[in-house]
Amino acid sequence: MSPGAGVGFLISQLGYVISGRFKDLLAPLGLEPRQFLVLRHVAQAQGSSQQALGKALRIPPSRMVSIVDSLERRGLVERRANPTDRRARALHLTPEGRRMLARTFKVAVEHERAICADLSPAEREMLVGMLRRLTLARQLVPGVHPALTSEEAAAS
Amino acid sequence: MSPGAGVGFLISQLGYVISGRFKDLLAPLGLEPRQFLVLRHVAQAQGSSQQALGKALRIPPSRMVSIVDSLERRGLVERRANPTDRRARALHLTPEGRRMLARTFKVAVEHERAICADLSPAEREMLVGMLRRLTLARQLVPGVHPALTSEEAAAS
DNA sequence: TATACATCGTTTCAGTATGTAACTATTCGC
DNA sequence: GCGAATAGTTACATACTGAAACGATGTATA
Repeated sequence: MSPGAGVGFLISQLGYVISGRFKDLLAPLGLEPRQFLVLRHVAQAQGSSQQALGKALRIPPSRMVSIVDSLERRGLVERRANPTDRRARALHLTPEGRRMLARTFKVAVEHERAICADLSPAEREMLVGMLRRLTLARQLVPGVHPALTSEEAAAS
Repeated sequence: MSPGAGVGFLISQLGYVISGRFKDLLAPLGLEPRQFLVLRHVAQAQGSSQQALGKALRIPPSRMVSIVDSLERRGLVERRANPTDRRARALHLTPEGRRMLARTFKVAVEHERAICADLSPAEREMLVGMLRRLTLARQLVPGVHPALTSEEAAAS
């Protein structure tokens, strides 16, 4: 079989373009994909420490610092004091952060719509089903894009 | 819709892992993905100059130098003199390069087999068909993985 | 033919992104 | 209390990348 025709190559090639396109869609909001990833997880687990978040997302502590820095500078996230541990910072979404997250979801929905524009709803569902079977077989963490996280810790 | 459930995210996530896996499969052969890309295209267009190849693959000239350097050092590719233009180098596959390419194709086939292990042949065909119909798929250069090439020149 | 300009391959360089290893402040186990 | 472990931060060393400069060669033009 000619390379470029297989499922593997197609998915890999498409994935690169799709994530690049999402990055472009996020750019007008002043958000990078990694910032979006962290913002979303802060919303899901308010009050988490930076390293707890970093562990879940496989982002090393030193990188988390600058990501949270940028989110805080933009007023989307707050570093509050943790009442029980003065070393840790409790991360919280600000109202502005919540609004931003809502905007990103709209972007994501539009992105998805554009990608699947040529597919019927039934086809789309079938596609999702097959892709999901492929992901399950590969032990991926749902909702966490490995390109934005660290290579290591895969052995854990 | 929750992020992580969409076609876009699934493909992007899968694509990253799949290309990473291919890189790992290539590693025992002492070949990196970009070297493989160039090697394959040298085979398809023997005698090309470096920049002609670079233009097709969207790899800037300065990068092409080190890629061809490494391929030549390993004895897979030759820089011959171009009889009609002494500036250009005519790239040719060596017999060893040809053997290497055959080995990489075996790797690619095995990779594809592993990916589609859970899919019936009919499903696999349907999957390929749908992937090809995704809107973003239309802008892709067949057989050229954009992650290995330059960002620019997209406007051309 | 002489001259200006374009092209090929190469080298140099500066910007960016990354993880590791120190470092301080704090907490926990004993 | 005292040593070890942990949270966040900073400093640093490394790798990757493309733009730009460069010499050699080719092409067009007068």
